[in-house]
Amino acid sequence: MDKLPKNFYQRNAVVVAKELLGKNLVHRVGAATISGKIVEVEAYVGAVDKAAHSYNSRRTPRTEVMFGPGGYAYIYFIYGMYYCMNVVTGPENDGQAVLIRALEPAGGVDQMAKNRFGKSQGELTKKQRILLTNGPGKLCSALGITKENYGEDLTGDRLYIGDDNEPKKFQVVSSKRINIGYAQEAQDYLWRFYIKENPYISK
DNA sequence: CGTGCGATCGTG
DNA sequence: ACGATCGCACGA
Repeated sequence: MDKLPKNFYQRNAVVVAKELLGKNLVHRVGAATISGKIVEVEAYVGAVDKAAHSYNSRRTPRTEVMFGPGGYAYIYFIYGMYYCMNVVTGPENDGQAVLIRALEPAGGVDQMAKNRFGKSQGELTKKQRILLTNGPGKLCSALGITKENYGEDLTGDRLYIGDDNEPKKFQVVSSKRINIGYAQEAQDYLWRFYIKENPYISK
């Protein structure tokens, strides 16, 4: 599986977001390798995007990595209990990123089941298998992604995205982004993308 | 230093 | 529909 290189990420967030669909997010932690196919993403295009944490070039310790070059992980803690993972995109100082919103489990499913429900893969109901990674907080929990991964180099060996080079035979659906009611006109932009009819799309 | 709230999720 | 739960961003 080819690891996506820096120049893949150092482009516009909307372009990168669409191309991330069908790619494999991989987290190596301890002896485990946990991975899933990216099936849903949202683009945050940077300082001009009212929905983005980097809006108006808001530079804080939290958003700092967004203003670096593309190809690094932006992890944030939300609602006092969940982590969400973004891929920083674009050139330096733009503040662009793509939020990973849902995965289809691929490798290390037993570890995912333990991380999410404290049980083994074999004990999962069919519904629970869907619930492993069908949301941005859930997938971080399943893959064991935390603030420890903040700023991590996505061309490294711990947290990266790979392309299996299989032909991509799916349709991409565009829609409004989720839960950004504070973003005024930006909430209507069609910057959420997902694989049509994939069962692991968030609700 | 005080406070209001969030790119969510699970339960009722 | 609502509560959990806490770090962050911002204003005083």
